Amino acid sequence: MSASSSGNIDLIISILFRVYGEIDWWNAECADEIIIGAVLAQATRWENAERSLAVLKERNLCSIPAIHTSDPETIEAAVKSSGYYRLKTARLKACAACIMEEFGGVEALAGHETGQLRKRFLSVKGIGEETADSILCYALDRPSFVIDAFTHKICTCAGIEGNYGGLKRLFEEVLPADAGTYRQVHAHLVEYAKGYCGKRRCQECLIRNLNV
DNA sequence: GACCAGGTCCTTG
DNA sequence: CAAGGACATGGT
Repeated sequence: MSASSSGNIDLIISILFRVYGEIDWWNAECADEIIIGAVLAQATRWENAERSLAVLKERNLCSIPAIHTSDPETIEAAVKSSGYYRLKTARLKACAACIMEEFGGVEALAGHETGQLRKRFLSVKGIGEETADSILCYALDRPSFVIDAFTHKICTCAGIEGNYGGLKRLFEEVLPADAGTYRQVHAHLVEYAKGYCGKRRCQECLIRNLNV
């Protein structure tokens, strides 16, 4: 996972950028919506999470304070479509409780250091590495690279093995520490994986299939 | 009808 | 630590 992996990653990133250019992804109206979406999207198709977000908005529940003060039953009814709705309601409320009670609101998160926030998010039951990094990178504009199922898939195709921390480190070593860059690269990986990548391991399939 | 989706937690070996 | 089950709805 050292020199040659970094080279592969570098190549993949530059190829994807050439193919897709700048793409805008995960547009949300506010940080709250991204935090909520990050939990709802766990192990679920994005379209299903999106439907729940629409319902939450309709009912004025799409904010961290609203999640915090609403009854579980109210949230559950609104997020059914994203699956695991009881579990996710508990996770949303645990997350909202942490933000509201320990920090005093989403805006107050800005005053804390990225590593400290990550550590605190990870200690909330239901927030794992991917959700924590999604919140940091997408909602709070912090340079914390997100590794998701798509990224794992692409890396496997490219012959790069590694656990969450290993892959995260790899991308962060190769890229400038900039949240916007991390989001762009992550978006490219997802875009490509959605369109092509299968289950089998396929060394250098990226390069061949992208007609470089 | 089977199988999988932008995970995480808990329990076992 | 690695592996396997639980959580649940919606699309192919």
